[in-house]
Amino acid sequence: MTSLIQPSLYPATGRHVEVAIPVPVTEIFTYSIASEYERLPVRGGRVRVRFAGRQLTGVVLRVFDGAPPGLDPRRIREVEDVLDAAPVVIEPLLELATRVAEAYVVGVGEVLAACLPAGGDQVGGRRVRRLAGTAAPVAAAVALHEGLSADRETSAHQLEKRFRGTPVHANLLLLRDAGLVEIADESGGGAPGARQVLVRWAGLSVDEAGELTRRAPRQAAVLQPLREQAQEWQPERELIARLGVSRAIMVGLSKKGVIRRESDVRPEAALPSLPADGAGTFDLTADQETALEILIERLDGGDPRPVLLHGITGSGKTEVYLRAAAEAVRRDRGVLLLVPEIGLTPQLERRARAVLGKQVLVLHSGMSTGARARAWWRLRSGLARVVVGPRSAAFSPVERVGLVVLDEEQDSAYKQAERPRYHGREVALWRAEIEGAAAVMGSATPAIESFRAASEGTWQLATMPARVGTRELPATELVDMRTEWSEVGRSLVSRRLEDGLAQRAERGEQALVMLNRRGFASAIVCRVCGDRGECPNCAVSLTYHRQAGVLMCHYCGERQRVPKLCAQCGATALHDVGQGTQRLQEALEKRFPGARIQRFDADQTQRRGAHARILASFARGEIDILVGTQMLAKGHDFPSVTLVGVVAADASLGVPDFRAGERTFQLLTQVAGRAGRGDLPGEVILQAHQPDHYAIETALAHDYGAFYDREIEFRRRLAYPPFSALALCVCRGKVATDVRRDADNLAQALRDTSGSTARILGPAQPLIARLRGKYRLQVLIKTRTRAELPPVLSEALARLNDARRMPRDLVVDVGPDSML
DNA sequence: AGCACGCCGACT
DNA sequence: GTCGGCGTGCTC
Repeated sequence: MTSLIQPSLYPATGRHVEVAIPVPVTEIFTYSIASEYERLPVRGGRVRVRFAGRQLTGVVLRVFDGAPPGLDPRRIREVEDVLDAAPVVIEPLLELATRVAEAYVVGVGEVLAACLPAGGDQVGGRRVRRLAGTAAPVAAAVALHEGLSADRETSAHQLEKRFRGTPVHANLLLLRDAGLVEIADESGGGAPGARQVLVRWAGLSVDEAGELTRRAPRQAAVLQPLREQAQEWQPERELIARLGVSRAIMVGLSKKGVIRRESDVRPEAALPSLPADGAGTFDLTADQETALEILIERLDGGDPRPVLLHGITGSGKTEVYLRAAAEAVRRDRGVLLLVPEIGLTPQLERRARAVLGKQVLVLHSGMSTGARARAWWRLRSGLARVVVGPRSAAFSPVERVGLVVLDEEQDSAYKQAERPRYHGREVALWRAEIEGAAAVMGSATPAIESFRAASEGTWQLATMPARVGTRELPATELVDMRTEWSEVGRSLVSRRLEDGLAQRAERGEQALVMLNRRGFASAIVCRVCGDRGECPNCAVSLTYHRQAGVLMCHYCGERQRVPKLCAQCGATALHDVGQGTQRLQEALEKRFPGARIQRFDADQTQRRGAHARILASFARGEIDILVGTQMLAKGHDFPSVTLVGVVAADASLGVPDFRAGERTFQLLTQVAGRAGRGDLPGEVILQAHQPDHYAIETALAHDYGAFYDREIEFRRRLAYPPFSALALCVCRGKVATDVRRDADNLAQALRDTSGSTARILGPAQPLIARLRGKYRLQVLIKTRTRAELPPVLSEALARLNDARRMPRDLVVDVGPDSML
């Protein structure tokens, strides 16, 4: 398909734009503008361009006149359509995207994709109406103008279909400039709302209508209810549903002029009713007051450093965020409230709405395209200025942001697992810096990096060491499974934990038991030859799932029937080793026959809504013991849980990763925080074989400070973050020798270019040497500071590219969450 | 990323 | 004889 805009007659002079395109390349591409449209494009606006044989929507970074330097003019293509004559991406976000792209060694266009309204490639929501006037300003726009109706709005999407291959949007913009059309446009006036079609009796006499529909019984059936309320506009959808007719009937009637159809903005859906939790009205504790004062001072231009709000679970951090947000709004500034996961947005939204009202909006990828686009444009046009969302909400189109909050800042869900692999915390801090906004990082167990920044004075520290009200932290107890086993033999649940559970059963209280591994057993082993059932695609053993009766790979999803004979030697002496949540559930069911025990892990919550269903059932008291993986630990508030048991508290310490200790401490602290949130005191029982590790000891003592002191020494000794910055490169491929060659080339290029700024480690085999059928080798880059990483990487990659030795399948992860 | 161009196996 | 497998290179 060819562009209607002919190849440019003035390739080397004319007007040009530099466009960031959403493809994984770091270059920016230059396009020319046809003379009719030369005034249209702006920095931050979208254009449609042809790129490598397909049409893509990119963002204009620069508009300039004259010849582009160092580029063969004949290679320059023309922009195919100009979508916006005003910036859609606001200046701070252009700056942020550029910074993120550089820092993570990805293309600006890849990052800017997160700054655009939903749909990415779609304009969405633009409605056009023809105004009085005849002459179109340029020939190209005449056909479009004539195709428009003066009575009715036409959607831009329709026009694109009808005038396929022409610059529809550019022409619309020209027509608008000439006063010939009205665009109910995102960037112009109000944000588009959800729309519905309304229909009404057109006011014909009964006879006239009867004549028109005599031969159309279905149409006649629709007329009756419409005539009864001739003055009322009725939603077409409801009518269709009620009368069981198709939309074609309605369209037919309106064509005959019997009814009128009009598209209209649907009234705002009622906001969810607010719980009377009094958010925004309590008296604050002294600690909360102090924290809030720091933030207010910051809002008024004081100390520009980010604030680490270190408050134990239940200390009332959210209340502080919301009060600060209210202050920001009062100062006419926008607010970004970030949470680690989409699932955590509803509860924060509710509380934020209670304090800040309608200007609070949620924005995340779990919403439908329409809902997301609507929210996006409401923000862009300033109708709402407070956003609740996950890491991507750091790119929200809010102007004059005054406050950026990152709740649970230690959570690794802030790290994006796909390109661009940015860390929400880092991006949030940059956004705040660019906007001159206050940044608040809140946590009960701050990331080591964050606490270090606060204790070094790079950040400010606000501490809230006490729970609001009278609730105490739960009592904790440790069971050394080595002695337990020597006394009663191998068991999954210790006598102490059993007693605790029995006690809860008697008192009618609830309990959580965590075992951070799903399935029944971690492997099936042959007693004769020692063979472990391995995944054919990955270098891991298959997990035994007794309920489904299969062996499963937790990495690639491979499923196999449980074999009767050893695949290796044919022996029948297969047995299962290791434990998972299924086995734990079974053991508890055997021990407590009357108890209602429910499992809560990825296997149980796969189906839509299952997650919420189990939690709701637990909250209603229909479950006595909830058994599950770390999913249990995440931010749920169960007032009648008085006991939390952890079956293998040290399991996560066995992972060969420098963050293993930190992760263990955080997980234990979090799950322990689930106990005793109501009126009754809570108790936590940790079982471990390696109970004297500091991560466990300090979690047991609720002592973050002690944990930090030990952990920071470990990091210092081994020069791990925050004493260094890391980037992890993984070469992948189906042929082991190719991967080896790629990784060697990569390591060599890195060593050649980095000199003494970086230490290059590897290539080395990762913990899982083969994954989803691909071999893997990794190269680790260690520099003194964060800022040194990107240049080292981009230089080495450029060199590989020039030498045509660029690995085909390479993942570059700057600031990896895990080194596995 | 995704498309085009290019070189080797099982099919009308 | 060719349809098409996916390896390689490139995208203004």
